Amino acid sequence: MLSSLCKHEMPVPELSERAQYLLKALTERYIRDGQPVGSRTLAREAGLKLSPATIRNVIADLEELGLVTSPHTSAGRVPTVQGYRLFVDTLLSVQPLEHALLDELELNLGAEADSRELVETASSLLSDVTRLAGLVTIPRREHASLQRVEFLPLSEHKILAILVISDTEVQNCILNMDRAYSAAELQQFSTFLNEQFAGKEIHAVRNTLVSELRETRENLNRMMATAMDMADRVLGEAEQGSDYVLAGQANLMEFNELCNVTTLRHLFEAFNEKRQILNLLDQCVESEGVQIFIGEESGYQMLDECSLVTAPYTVDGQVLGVLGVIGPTRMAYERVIPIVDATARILSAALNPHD
Amino acid sequence: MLSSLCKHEMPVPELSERAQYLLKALTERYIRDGQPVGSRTLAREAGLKLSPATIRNVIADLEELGLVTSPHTSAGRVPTVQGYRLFVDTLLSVQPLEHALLDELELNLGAEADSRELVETASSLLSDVTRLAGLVTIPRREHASLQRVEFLPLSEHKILAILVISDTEVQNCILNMDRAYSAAELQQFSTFLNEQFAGKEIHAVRNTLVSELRETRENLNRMMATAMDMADRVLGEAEQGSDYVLAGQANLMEFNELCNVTTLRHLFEAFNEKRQILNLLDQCVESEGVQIFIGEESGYQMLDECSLVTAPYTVDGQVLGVLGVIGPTRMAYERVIPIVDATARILSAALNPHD
DNA sequence: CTTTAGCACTCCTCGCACCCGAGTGCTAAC
DNA sequence: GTTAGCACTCGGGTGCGAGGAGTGCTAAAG
Repeated sequence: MLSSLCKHEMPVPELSERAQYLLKALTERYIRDGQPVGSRTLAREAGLKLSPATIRNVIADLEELGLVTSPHTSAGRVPTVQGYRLFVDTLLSVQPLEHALLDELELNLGAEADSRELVETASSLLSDVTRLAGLVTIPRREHASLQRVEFLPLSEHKILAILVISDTEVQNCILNMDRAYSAAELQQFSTFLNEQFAGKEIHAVRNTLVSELRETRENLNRMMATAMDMADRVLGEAEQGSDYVLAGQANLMEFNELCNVTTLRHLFEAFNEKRQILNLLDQCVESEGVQIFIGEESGYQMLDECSLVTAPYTVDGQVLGVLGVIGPTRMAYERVIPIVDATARILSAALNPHD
Repeated sequence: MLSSLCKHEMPVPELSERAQYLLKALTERYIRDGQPVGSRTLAREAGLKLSPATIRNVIADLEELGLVTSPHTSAGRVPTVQGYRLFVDTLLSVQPLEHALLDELELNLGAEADSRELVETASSLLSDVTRLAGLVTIPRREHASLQRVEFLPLSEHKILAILVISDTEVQNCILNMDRAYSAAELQQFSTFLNEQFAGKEIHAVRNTLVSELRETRENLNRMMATAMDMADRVLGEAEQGSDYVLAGQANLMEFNELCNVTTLRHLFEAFNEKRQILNLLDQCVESEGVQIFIGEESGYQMLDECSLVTAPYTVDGQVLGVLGVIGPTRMAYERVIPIVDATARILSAALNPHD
């Protein structure tokens, strides 16, 4: 399940049992109440029978290694990005999800709705349950397979193309043509295309079309050529439909560290400027299992103080998209991770054709 | 153009020429730099050759009338909601739009895109140009007329219904049926419906269907009954499609008075919780011309420190939806109003069928 | 009667000094 | 290796005072 948590490998320095334990305690404490945690607190917190002074020595080592840092001379310590990484990768003990929560997720994602709706529901659910901002990419059509194509005449030079991708997903687009086509002609086109390509992957269909068109245009009769040309345009539109859904941004404002208005501003600008976040999400598509980006690791400074926890969701083993949450670095990973994981699996199940 | 600015009538007390002028100057000044403005400043600002003392007397009257208020004893004055209202209704001199801006709007809303896209572009444009949050309701279909209907079989019990509303707008939905239908049957249904209802308003079609079904069910043959039933379900879906698009929320954070994180929080929660804002927008639909809600006037306390400037956009005289911006009460009305007005008109033009 | 000047008063803002507490690092003793 | 003790640092809160902006009132001037 957490197969790829350790993506950002680094020479993990050998840490004593104790040091690890203290880092874990420190991080958990910091996640809990957001205050830099000092040696005295830590001594009390961790069940260890050690004096603050001893703790200080260990913590000093951790600081040396860049795992924790203090905001100013006489404050407690706070995990650094590396600290979080280590914490998440090796120290974290994820809680199993309560049944109640699982049931809620399954209930809400159980209804037969179209896939777009399901995906949006998933985003809202994530945001509700985690109190962070939930986000989900909309299924990419590249890997979906084409069930059939239909063309309807709209007006003189406009044709409505309908792409049936699955029982629950349909897409249409309007084509502006250079001449008028009769209903009969259009019927021929779609019959032809359906015979040739029904059931194939959209991406493959498109490639075939392009190459066939280029290579053997002269060998095709006029009708086929037109049909393919039209299909090509439809598929082109269909492919660039990748986008994402975001819910519950307001939750982000509950966190002190994001209360800085300029930080929030950058964040919301990033949301409006979808490209950047999409890029990030794209990176998560390949890997399976939960992925975590901590702070600057994302490579986008606008997400500096945020972490991203994502998991891909699939149909028939094909990754359709990614879902997850975005929140302050200091989020309750042990809780968020299983939630994201479960949601991804339940959404996958809901999207799988079963009737 | 500004036909309905004076919606919130109130017994406007007779104000001397001078008092009006000073209220205008004060409001403009306050809008410019957000600081309470004092008598000295006002004396300099307003070209009048009056001493601060005189100004103070006049301002004291304005305060008496509830048009301005001072945040604390020895600060300058700030317009109240009533003050803004008066300002907007009777004192404001709207700037004509520069040609460059008009051109930009027309250029961006000129492309042939489908209506949904146009509407989203309008929202982004508004937000870009005004540096406020732009928002636009998605065209309501109730008043749109139906060009035709098509049904396609998807699988055993699923049918794809396609609603052609105009050359540029198509909507589809998937119907789960209780038995299988052949392509031929579906063809019959759509032919029947198209003959009966093509060109009628969706709303009207639906009403007709419902009443005919109820009254004369026994007189209809089975085929027609089924066809009507199906159409009813499609139209029902089509009608509830009202929603809105929002762009540029990040802009809101540029304003000091909204930097209060809790205020922002309420605002963003309102955006997520679409209903409230939709209600507000609905109120704007009936009236023609630019509408302005100032602060608490909206009736939603979450918009307390915000104003809403909206204008409906139309096709063939039918109001399709509303567009506008939301921003702090202290916004540059004289600039925003013509922009919203122009955008509404340009969007209307772009949506009007012309080919 | 309107306008103005003068003046006392209020209240916000800012800088300053201050102290307190939390926490550290170091050293020396256990 | 662990602990106690101690000096030191720094941030945050508090209290005080000066400065400034602005008001309201009154009385005199136009």
